[in-house]
Amino acid sequence: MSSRADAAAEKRLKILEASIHVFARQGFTAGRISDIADQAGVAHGLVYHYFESKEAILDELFSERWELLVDMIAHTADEEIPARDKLARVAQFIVDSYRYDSDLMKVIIVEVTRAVNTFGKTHLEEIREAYDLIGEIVRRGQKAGELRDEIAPEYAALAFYGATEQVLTGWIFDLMPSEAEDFDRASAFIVETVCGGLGLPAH
Amino acid sequence: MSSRADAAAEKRLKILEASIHVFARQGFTAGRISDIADQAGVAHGLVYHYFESKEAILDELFSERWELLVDMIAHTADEEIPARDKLARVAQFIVDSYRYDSDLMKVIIVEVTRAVNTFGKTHLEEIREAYDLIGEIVRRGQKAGELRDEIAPEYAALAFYGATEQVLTGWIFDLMPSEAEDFDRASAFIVETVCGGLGLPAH
Amino acid sequence: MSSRADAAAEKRLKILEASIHVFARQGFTAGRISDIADQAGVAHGLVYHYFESKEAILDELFSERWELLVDMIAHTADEEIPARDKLARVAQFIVDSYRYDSDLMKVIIVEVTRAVNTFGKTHLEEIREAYDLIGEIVRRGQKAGELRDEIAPEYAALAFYGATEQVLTGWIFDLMPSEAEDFDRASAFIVETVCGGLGLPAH
Amino acid sequence: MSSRADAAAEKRLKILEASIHVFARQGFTAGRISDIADQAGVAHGLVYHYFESKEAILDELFSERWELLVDMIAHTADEEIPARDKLARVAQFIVDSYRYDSDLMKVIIVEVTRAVNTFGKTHLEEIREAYDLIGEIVRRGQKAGELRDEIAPEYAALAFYGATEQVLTGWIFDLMPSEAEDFDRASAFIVETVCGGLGLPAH
DNA sequence: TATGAATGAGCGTTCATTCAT
DNA sequence: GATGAATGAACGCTCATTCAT
Repeated sequence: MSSRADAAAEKRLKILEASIHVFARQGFTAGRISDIADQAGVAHGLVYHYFESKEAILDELFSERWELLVDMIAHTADEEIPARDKLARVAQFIVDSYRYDSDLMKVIIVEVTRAVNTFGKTHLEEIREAYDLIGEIVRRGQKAGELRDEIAPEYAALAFYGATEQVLTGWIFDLMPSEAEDFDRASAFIVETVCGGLGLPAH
Repeated sequence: MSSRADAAAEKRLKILEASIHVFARQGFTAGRISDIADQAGVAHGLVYHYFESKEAILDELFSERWELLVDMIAHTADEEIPARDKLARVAQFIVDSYRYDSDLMKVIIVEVTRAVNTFGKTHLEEIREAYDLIGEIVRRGQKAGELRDEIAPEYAALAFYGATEQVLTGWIFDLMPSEAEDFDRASAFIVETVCGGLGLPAH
Repeated sequence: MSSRADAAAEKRLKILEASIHVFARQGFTAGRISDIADQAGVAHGLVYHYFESKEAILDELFSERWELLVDMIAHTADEEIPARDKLARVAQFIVDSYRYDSDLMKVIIVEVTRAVNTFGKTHLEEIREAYDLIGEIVRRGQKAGELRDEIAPEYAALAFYGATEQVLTGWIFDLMPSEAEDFDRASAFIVETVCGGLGLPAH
Repeated sequence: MSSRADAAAEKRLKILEASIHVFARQGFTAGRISDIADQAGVAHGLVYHYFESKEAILDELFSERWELLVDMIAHTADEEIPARDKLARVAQFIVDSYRYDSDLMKVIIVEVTRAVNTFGKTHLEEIREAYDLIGEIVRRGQKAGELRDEIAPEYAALAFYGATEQVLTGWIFDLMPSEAEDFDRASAFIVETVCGGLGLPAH
């Protein structure tokens, strides 16, 4: 009995997994339900047994993962560590997300986070939440005197997130090397850039 | 004769113009050739008289504009001004591009610069060129002792461009206010963040 | 043992009952097996344990009820009462069928009796039998000198049945009020019209 | 130029014509767009050039023809002839509609007039209009002392229309012979039945 | 140049039916 | 008997592209 339910849940996961790879390789629009079904080794009808529609799959893919990110940021924001370390952890989390699940992060970035006309619209609130939480980290850092308060937290959040996402984009587009060591250094670099700045200390 | 040629060129421009708005509003995939033709006030068959395909339109839209950006960066890189001012000019150019032609920039960012599976692939070299030139600005700034050389120029370019594009994305997604004053301040803010850093000077 | 058989028979009935409502509300084509199963409170696989196919359900629904009608007409035709009274009883039976089981009659009329391309074809003989028996009533009435013999019995049967079914259709389409009193008067009216005629007696 | 437009209009008509035959033979649900296209000798995409959807085709088929009927009844109702003759003309018109365009009338009756769950709902008002106008003929006949006023006009209209439609149904189902002479006699019979009544004059 | 009728590949989705458990 | 996961045929519809005029 349990084996039946397990087998079913397994198929569902296989479909989700297949979707990640199909969407990553072909994009949401070009990725066909039949491709997903083929890759998952099931009949295409089964996809509709587990999901409302093709869109629903991407929605779930995004939301599930994004929630992890948001929770992580929220949790980090509340920790008793310097703001800079908080940002480092967030950057690390995003980098690791890509490092260990690059297809999923590719899908999330390409098909949702940057897709104003389609899924970005749908998940705007979730996206905003992440930005807001990053902004909150900055705000607290400024209040604590750890960060310069010349820069509006909202903008700082955009810059931080934008820089981070762009690094991932560099990997996705294969514009930058993505070896283990690159992943290792990435978050430190991001924080060094965004917190330390490109300019000389004495400005 | 000339007037005929002019009239033809005018129609071509109208189609291009219409494409910008259609792609900005509906996205490349959802934007139909017939929508473009309607908006341009021509029969949809005519679109194929002036353009090879739907893709060709976007290609032209992107390349024409992106070339301006690349030229601008290249030219700026060669000027005899501080690296920080160079970056400020580049940011300003990008911000102004959006300010005065938001639909086109929206299309470029959403449909090309961030679309790995489709147009990003096609225009990868052009995109890379821009990154490289920004990296070059940083490299020279470091050589001249104007910028810290702890940060690899390639990464710095990504961070700078990423932050800038994210600000535009904030406007596109309507996550950030985009009044005249916001445009006015934006590039200064970007440079302040990326060059000055979020952290305190005394790091 | 018996209780098990009873339980099974009960489920079968529940499915049949559910089918009536689903087909009445959504029609045969739009009514899904899963809707029926849901309404019956069983798994949809079970429907196929009791019935060959979706069509088989409708077939049974129709045939069972239609047989009652045919038997009733046959029995009435043999009674020793005036032809007009016979027709009145038939009309009354049909009206009551609708009155007390409107969904089933709706299904029978809409999905079978009037569906030439689908079920009408399948049940043509059963339908014809009813017409023939009504024709027989008329024929005997004419022979007995109770009815005018200017009108061919076959046509008379069509007219009588058509008028009756149309009244039901009026109710089904909600074109006519269907209160208790409307049901009370309906058969009398039908007979009055079809037997008495719309014209003045002195024709 | 005109020939282009003519050719186009011709194709549209061919599609409409093909739809009639396909819907008559297979029914609306089973009749595929590709069947229609095949029968019309065009690509299936062209069907959508001329019609919004499969439903829109049936809608047009019905409404165009039904309007003729409604106009005819309205016009007839206003004539200065006996009510019985008015009804005879209406019956004749319906019979002739079937006689000369049996597939279209079959479609109208089977797929619309009797299809509560689908198109009947959509065209309820148009259907009601016809009933109302027939009722009006009866009402005026009663007022003029030509018809008995024991029978409510609304019911009389239902009975008259029901009897007529049932005769057509008899032909459609091939339950009744449909030779030239049958068509010739049909309307006279219908009126004789509904106006004269089945019963003896001296009732 | 310009039109828009015509084509047809392509895909998401539905749902009756089957069958292992 | 009972469940519901799994299958896959089937079809409506879209839209980029072509081409006769």
